[in-house]
Amino acid sequence: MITEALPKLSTLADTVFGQIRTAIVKGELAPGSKVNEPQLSKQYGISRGPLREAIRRLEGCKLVEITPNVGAKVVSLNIEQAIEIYEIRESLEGLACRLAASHANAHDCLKLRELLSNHEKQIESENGRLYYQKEGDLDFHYLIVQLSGNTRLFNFLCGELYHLLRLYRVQTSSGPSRPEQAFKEHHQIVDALENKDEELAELLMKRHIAGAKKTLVNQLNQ
Amino acid sequence: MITEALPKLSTLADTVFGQIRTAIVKGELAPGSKVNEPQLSKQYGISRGPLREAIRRLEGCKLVEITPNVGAKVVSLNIEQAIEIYEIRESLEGLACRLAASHANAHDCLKLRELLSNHEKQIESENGRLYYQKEGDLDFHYLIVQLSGNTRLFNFLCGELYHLLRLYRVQTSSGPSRPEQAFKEHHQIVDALENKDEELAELLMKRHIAGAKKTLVNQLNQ
DNA sequence: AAGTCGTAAATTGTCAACAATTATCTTGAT
DNA sequence: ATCAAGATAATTGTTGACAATTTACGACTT
Repeated sequence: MITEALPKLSTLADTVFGQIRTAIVKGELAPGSKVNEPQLSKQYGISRGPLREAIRRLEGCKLVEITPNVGAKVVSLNIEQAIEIYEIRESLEGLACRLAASHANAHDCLKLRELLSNHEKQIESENGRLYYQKEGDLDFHYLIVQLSGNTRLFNFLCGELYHLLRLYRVQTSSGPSRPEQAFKEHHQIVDALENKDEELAELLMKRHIAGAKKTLVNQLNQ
Repeated sequence: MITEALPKLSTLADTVFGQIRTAIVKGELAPGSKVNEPQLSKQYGISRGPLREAIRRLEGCKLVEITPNVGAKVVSLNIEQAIEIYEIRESLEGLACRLAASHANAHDCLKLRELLSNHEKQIESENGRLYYQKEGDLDFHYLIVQLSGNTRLFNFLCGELYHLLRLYRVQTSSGPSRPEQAFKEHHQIVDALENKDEELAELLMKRHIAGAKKTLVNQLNQ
């Protein structure tokens, strides 16, 4: 029997990119904190070359901001920036939901219902409440965007914008504000998808996200 | 008199990033062509370190695609991908135009009118026709997005999506298909901005972009 | 005590060399 | 002649060292 050496699937810069990104959205690297190259290169056991490439990828995801000759720091979103993100999200997820309505079949809708019922079960159990409430919400939206069939839209929302939202949630330690209302709206959206009602699907999704945005705006004006 | 050494404004990686990006959207680096590190590092007189960082930034803008152990190549958009981009653009510029309608003042609208009249003059002169027709169109949209006041939206559209559109135009050597119609629609949009009619502004902009998208879709189905 | 200047330390930017992988070319067999 | 396998070249990935810049620290002055 021959034992093959497994081929290296990806590069150091890419793996470390993923690790640091996780650390950021989990809050292990605090928002606003400095990204110290010598420290991180020691921590992950790599040299500064690939590390700097990873940091440049993080910059592309808008998760760090680089100042020449000063270095990178983890982004810290203020409420105005969060509102900007929600404006974009409302627009694009409305689009995604409309496209999803035109493509989704019965099987896709079934998967969405299962997802929602799983989340409801997990919310009923006390301990896992906060965690699943947060991540579950994004799971639903994640799947809708996937059903849109627009790959670039998917990459932007799921590879960039959602990570920023996670970061903001960690920063303000705030979950979705109205979980029971959100579930009702999620089911309404799936109803629209089942009926292939593109206009209604878009409208409901936009209104759904506008609700969360409104909470932020009120927070700002108070 | 003291002659000060001017402080270095930016890093090598950043300047070369901009140079290569320009080369790509101008078509000097052909879509689909390989990005050769030794060659480019010689050409720009820098070492491969900062060059690789620049390439990673280009990856973030979606202008190159990197395959581990193989390298980067300039993206080549097929028509399906172009349609995906136009779907996103329609949605986001609709948003931008609505926001612009709620913020724009008389002075902003005047600037838009001046921009449009300049473009009309330049189109009347035969020789500069194609160039200004192309870039002028984006100039108008650029300014609208700026007036939206949403910085993140601006960065995404003007720092990423528009560059991809330029690339696609170079690739297919196609300008906007209906210049005279486009000008009429541009003026209609400014009318809506002057009246602070958010809904109409959004609708007109979306319809304006949907027109260009339709041309692509027809091209695909033919 | 507060502020400033100058020095030292730390960090970022850049480079060139080496290792690992991939692509190309040559050689040989069918 | 075509294809395969191996050797060779080219390219990518990674590292450590050096240069340039920024930050931190401490002595000195007011």
